Amino acid sequence: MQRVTIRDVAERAQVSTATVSRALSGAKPVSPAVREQVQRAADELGYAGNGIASALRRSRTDTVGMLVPSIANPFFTGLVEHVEHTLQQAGRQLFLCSSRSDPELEAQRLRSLVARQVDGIIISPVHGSLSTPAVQRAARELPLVQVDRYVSGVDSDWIGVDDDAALDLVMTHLAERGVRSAAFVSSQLTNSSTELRLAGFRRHAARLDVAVPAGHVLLGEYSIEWGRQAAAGLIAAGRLPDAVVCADDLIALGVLQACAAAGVAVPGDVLVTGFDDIPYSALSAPPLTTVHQPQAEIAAEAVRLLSRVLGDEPTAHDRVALRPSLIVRASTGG
Amino acid sequence: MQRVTIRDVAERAQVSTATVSRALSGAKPVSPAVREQVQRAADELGYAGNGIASALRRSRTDTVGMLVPSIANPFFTGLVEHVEHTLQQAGRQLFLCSSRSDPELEAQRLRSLVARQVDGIIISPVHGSLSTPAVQRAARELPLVQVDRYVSGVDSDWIGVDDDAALDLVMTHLAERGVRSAAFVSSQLTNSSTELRLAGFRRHAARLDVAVPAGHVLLGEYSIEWGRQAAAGLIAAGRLPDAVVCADDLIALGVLQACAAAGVAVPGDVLVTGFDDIPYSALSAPPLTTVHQPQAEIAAEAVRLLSRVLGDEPTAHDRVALRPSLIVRASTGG
DNA sequence: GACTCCGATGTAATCGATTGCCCAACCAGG
DNA sequence: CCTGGTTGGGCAATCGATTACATCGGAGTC
Repeated sequence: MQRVTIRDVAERAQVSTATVSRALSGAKPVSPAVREQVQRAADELGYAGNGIASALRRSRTDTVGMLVPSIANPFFTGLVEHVEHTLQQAGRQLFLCSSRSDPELEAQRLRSLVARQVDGIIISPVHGSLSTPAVQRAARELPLVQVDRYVSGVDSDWIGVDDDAALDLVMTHLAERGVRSAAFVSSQLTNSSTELRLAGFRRHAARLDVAVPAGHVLLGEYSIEWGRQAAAGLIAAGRLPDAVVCADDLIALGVLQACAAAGVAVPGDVLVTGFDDIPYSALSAPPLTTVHQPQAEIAAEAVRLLSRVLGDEPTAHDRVALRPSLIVRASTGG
Repeated sequence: MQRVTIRDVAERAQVSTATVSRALSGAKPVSPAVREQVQRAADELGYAGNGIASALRRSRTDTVGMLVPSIANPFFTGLVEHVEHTLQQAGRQLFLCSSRSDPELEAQRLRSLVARQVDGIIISPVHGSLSTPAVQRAARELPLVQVDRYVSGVDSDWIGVDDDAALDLVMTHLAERGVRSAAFVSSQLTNSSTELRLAGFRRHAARLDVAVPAGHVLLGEYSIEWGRQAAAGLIAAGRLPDAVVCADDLIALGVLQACAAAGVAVPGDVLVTGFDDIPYSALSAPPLTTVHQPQAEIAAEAVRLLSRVLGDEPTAHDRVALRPSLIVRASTGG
């Protein structure tokens, strides 16, 4: 099955390949008669064009690469959906990759995106420091925007929420509910979100006079399973604080599950909060109080920042921190 | 910022571009000394290669395209994760696209994948008939495997679960629990899964003497929101059957939420079942009885079928229906 | 010692579309 | 009828890597 090339179309339409190219792309004026003729020939042959050849010549692909730590996490898929939607309106495509929380895989994917000549990259880096070299190298080759998480020491735009402000909202809310002690469950301190959220947790806990007992900062990974284990550990040790603050909703869902399994009442015995406001956080038992991330805005801003760089103008790089909001549900007493 | 080409490397290593290509790809033997030299030159220059040019010449990209109706649905993201993992082990990459349940967008994405010269396509088509032309055209151009859903009239492999067997499991289980009437909530009858599941529902309901009152087959879309609306409708009309059978877990989660909101007890007043066994189905209140789909196997088989076609051998096309299993949880009485 | 054969390397064609450059035709104004 | 300007369209170079074919030197064989 020989693929149809522009040459075949040209032959059938009795014109040169140059004319075919111009007629189909509309880059330069072509007489209506010829355009019609070319169009017909292309249709009859089922000409699809060769994006690879075109990309090589034009050295652009109209494609943006996006690299996220996990596509099993609804927060990221939500972000991806919005980014894709936004790009589509600009006539661009999205090339999505997952680094599966592995810096090495991430580096490989980045190289691959660069080799594939995507026009730009939107990335949420896996690791605060291990990801740096690969991200830096990629950023030197082409426009790159970081979302949600970021690595230090790379000169690029970033867009996400203000983690400190988010933890302020959470802790203030908990303090108002009478919380005097709290635990924090998160992933290993391997990325900016985790660090900033923990820092915010500590800072605002101290400010509001909420105790953080030793051993009450538990670091694992962003997953339901880890939340379950962490909470099970606290419960088994009989050291449950007034509240468990989680660095994302998956962890919080795991915590809720562990509580249910152990007969610990939420919010009766302990309050629980999440972070991200994924769709499932409203469906848990009890529904989860969480920090809402404005995904649509993050996505739109990421694309905007990227296009700004694409349209050259080497402006100074921005760090945009959006204001988060708190969604209060039953897990903190409604 | 001029990108480094193979020519630059060749010049610096004092060899021809042919030798550089061979040294780096290892396609043909190169003396160790020269290989070393080339490698060093490449490293020093930070040579990354141009995948586009390479793809054009070799007319293969080592990339497989995957097109799913939605990346917000955990069932599909689970599938994608497994496919990506499997491909990665074979040294291939995944190019993921979402058709957002829109046949037109789907056709566009398919064209784009073909133009990008992916080596093969794994697709779960949006619509049973509207998707046909585009899928057919793509299947003529390159290897294509359908997963989960399929369109009629296209000559290609398919891999998924046996929907009839699944509904057999569900309905038999419900009948054993004493269910005498049931409703079915699904998406519009626009794809094979929906059709087969509904058909299975009716068939096994009849067989087991479970009544399906008029107006108790509700068709909307695969989303939490639709499940909520559908259930709210049934409740408001005071026509709640013994059980509500849902065509996927998202719908079922919505149904559970509507029941909770209306004070309808599950499984006390009504039993609810889902389909897919997404991670969140275990976390709902109550946890959901659902049909487990063997995602890893589906993914592995899809990749296997695709590679079979890639390695030419134009065998007859397969339709592989895996056996589903039932996960019984509290929503049907534990 | 002459002849093969083979491995390593270079030369140049090639993949398919785009585009700079140039030419021919046509138009309007003088 | 001539000239300057405009426009449609062809020729061929080009993007960067791969690879068929040619070449060359040296090892092995009788």
